[in-house]
Amino acid sequence: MSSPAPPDAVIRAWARLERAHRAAQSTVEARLRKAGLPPLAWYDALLELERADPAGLRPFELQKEMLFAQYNLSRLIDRLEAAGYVARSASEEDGRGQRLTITKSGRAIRRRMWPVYADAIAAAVGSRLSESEATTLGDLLSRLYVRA
Amino acid sequence: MSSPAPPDAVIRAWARLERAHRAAQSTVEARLRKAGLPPLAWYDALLELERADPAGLRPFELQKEMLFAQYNLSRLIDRLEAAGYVARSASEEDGRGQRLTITKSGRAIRRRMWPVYADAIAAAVGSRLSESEATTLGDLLSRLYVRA
DNA sequence: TCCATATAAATGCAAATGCATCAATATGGA
DNA sequence: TCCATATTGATGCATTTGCATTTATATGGA
Repeated sequence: MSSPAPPDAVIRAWARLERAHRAAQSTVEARLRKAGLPPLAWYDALLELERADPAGLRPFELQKEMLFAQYNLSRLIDRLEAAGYVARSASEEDGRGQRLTITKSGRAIRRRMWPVYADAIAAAVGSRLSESEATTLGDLLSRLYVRA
Repeated sequence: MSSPAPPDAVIRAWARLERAHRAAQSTVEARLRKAGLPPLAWYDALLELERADPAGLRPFELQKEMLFAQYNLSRLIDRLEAAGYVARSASEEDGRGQRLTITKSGRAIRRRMWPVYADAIAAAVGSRLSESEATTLGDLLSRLYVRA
């Protein structure tokens, strides 16, 4: 059940995706940490919840949005809740489910993270690509995760 | 010391880099695991060592190649050595250092991983982009980690 | 209605990661 | 030569991740 070997260009793209991600990710995480702020994943989750307001999101929706593993998301929410940034409440449509909403202080911390995060993105990506290159890159990357 | 806000295209590229990487990575890791093979990082390290033969590599060289954190690499090597895939020996040029070489069974496992890995790359990337798109993607990604 | 199966979310336990720090050797002046 | 500083690599400890499984509820037939 083996497909033909992927072309070199494909293998190279994959390998570079790994490296580029590692480099950019570590830049961003390091800057957030140095500023005494929570990690990246917190920002992403909070942003999604803020966008989804006011009804909030079900965990499985957030999970699909973030492409996070279910058990990881479950624990990420634990931490966000413990920090007071997210509120869990029982879902009314589904007895198994919950509904997540961002709290006031969740909004506040997200806002506080943004300048540091934005700077880090600028350093990791903005300073290295033109705007049109960034657009091209984003378009190609999105093809790697939209349903095949 | 805050730069101007990064353009939307840059932010989008960053966000998509995260998601694309998560999607592709989890595809690849899942397939390797399902096949009862070691994780991705083992492959990458073994490949670098195989390419570097016969002198092998110093850990810090491998580290730079893989963009791995020093302590992570140190432990990755522990595991590779424990599995018998890599040999550590004292460096002759530098009393602090080591030299890493791939063993016969390291080569064997890498070879055994390749078909599964290649298939996974094909699924995660190859099936979604043309060859020339993959080239463009790879070129742009490499800009994100070569020394700024 | 009942049951088999699917889906939502949590969790126990093992493994990997991150952070800070350490020990050992190298190096480059004064 | 000596010492301050840098570099190589390992490690203790806390946190996070991954895997497998579990609990609870939903759903769609027979």
